[in-house]
Amino acid sequence: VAGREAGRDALNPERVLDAAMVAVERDGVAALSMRGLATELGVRSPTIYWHVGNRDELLNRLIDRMSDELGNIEPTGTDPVERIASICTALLAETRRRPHLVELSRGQGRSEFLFAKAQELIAHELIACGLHGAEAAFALAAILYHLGGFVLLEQAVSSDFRLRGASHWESDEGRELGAHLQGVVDVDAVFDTTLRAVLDALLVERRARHEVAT
Amino acid sequence: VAGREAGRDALNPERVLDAAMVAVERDGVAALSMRGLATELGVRSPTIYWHVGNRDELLNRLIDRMSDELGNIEPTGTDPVERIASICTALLAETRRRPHLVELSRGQGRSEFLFAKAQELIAHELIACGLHGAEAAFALAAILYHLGGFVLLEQAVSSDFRLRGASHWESDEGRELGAHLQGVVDVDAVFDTTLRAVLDALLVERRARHEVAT
DNA sequence: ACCTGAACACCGTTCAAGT
DNA sequence: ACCTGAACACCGTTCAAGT
Repeated sequence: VAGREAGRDALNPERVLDAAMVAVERDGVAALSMRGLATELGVRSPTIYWHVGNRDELLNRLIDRMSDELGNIEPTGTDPVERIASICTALLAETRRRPHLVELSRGQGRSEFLFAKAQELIAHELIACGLHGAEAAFALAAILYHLGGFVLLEQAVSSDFRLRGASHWESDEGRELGAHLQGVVDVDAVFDTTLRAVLDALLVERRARHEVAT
Repeated sequence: VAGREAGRDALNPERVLDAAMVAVERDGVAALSMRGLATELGVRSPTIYWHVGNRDELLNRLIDRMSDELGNIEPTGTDPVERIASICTALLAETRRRPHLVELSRGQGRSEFLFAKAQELIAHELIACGLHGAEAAFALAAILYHLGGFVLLEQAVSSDFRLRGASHWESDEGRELGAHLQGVVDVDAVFDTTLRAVLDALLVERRARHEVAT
């Protein structure tokens, strides 16, 4: 039709999403307003509604777009346990690179969405480990809960999060611990240690039991 | 002064907090408005500001009050590992009982606040385990991250959270796993298993190494 | 098909003014 | 000391009307 080539610089959903993405990355999700977005695009707010529905839809489309741009995760290593660990570490790194995607997903009640890709990859490795059915589902849930919890907590606590010693730890031991807590905790080491512990319990120990049995 | 006994049914910060708490428990944090609160108290909105400052202050006071009402956690068991596990399980139960406290704390950037009590108790047990200084601080961080992550994730994912199998899992194994994922995952079992794994790695294995060395 | 003006029903917050 | 009216500067959203 004639409208197809007319107004090649017309606004479209993609350009709205572009602007929304820039705005969110600059000022955060809470500061994104339909009116502000319209102004930024040189248009009145009803126009935004015409193109992307409403704010809720806009945010959901933003999530879809942002997660499309998520780097593809490539498991490394030969041992399945090693490969699962690498998937988790890679996803943690990805989410750190895109804090607004985490914020958006959470706000829209779509947090589980963040882990869809990792879920597939981990499931594949679990099967390679020889897990089946309910046992594999349980292991998958455990790993995803551990990973997801870490991602959310890291974002939830203030960035200058310090574990603070309680003032009424009276003993010498307490004071010593308090002093160490004032220092920076190596969050990556915490993640690695606890992840290994979970994987060990779910996979390695199971494998050892299996070998003894046969 | 004379004002002290006059107007015994006058509004005060406590009554404002009472009403706010009821409103939050009924409709959630997002639905709490200063104007609505005023109406509920038979007063105009500036009055609310006079008593509690502003919305931010109101929410922070709400957090303080709600966490005052948090049940005291009593570690059970004789083994320190058992006692730490009981602390974590108890705190998880408490947070489940007060989802709005979790929501509020998160929204105000005070999530770490939720775990203050547990932190003290766990630190005490860690010292009883013979941990010191940096090692104790690390273990404490690991346990709190695990616990905190679980609490936040549980609240973040939709309540009817199911791990869904990807549609393109082509193998029989994949389809079998997918079928099991459709079922309900026993979240409590996941929590228990992963918690034990973390505690084992941090405490039990260390203890074993210690015994071998001496 | 695409855009606007104008309106509705909300917000948080301030402040001079009342008693 | 406690409360209100009125206002400011925002929201998300809808809808008839324009081109």
